[in-house]
Amino acid sequence: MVTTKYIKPTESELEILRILWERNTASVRQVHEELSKTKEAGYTTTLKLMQIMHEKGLVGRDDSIKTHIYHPVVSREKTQKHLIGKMITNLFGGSSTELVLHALGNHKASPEELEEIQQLLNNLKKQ
Amino acid sequence: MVTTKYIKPTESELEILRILWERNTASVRQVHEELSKTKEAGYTTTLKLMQIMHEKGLVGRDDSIKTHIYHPVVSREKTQKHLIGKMITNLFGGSSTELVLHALGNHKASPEELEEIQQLLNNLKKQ
DNA sequence: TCCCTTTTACGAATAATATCGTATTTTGCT
DNA sequence: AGCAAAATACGATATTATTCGTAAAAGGGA
Repeated sequence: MVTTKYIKPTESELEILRILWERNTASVRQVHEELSKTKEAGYTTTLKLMQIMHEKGLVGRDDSIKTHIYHPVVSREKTQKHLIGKMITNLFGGSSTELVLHALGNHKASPEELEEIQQLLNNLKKQ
Repeated sequence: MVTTKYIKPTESELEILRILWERNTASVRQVHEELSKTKEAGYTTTLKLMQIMHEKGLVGRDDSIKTHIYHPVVSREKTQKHLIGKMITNLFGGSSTELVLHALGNHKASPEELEEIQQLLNNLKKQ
């Protein structure tokens, strides 16, 4: 059995992963374009970052063509889980409820979303 | 008007803040002791970190006595807000609801906590 | 084929974090 | 006062992350 160690993406890597998770695949140029909307950085910087991420195994790529096409390898799910865990521990003294209350309190959710949360809540209550 | 720039604590600094938020005040020794439970590091490393945090203004200290007593300056609230924001953007594609669902799904909450969330949910629904 | 554009490769500089060794200071105790 | 223990100060090094310049490679037309 091969157990792969969890690799924690850095801040910058997370920004790139966000884009790849959204699009599934993207070239360096596309990622860079998207990134430029919120961040200042040269093209080769983005390129280098993505190459490093490739080495680390955070992303895969199809390099059979000139313009390499990248895709995420680590799942958003797993990454979320790890980061939420850390956040709950360090920031919310171990209480996931606190996190929920904060997330709900500080950001607006639509009626549909509230309903969705209600559903989950009902399920949890039943047990 | 004096606007103080938000200083983002590093990972290690956050671990120390966690302890200070919990205890309100603590000496380097106490923080180090607590930290050692989950982490490997020399005493002077912890000391240095806390000194840097002091320079940055993340913590304050009473150094009128031999053993300096530190306390948090940045509020847990504000730090939570910033970090949650980033998390929602990068990890949950902007949806706070997703974060809530994940936090609720992956960690168990007591009936009391569920009730607390229900209360908040009711309030939000009313509007 | 020959250029022009786009892209990748890669090394190196810089910056940010974390770690630790050693010297100095402080204070309590005998 | 003199010593030992505990704490701080601080510089140096190590480690990790970020940024970028430059060169080489790959295509795509004219």
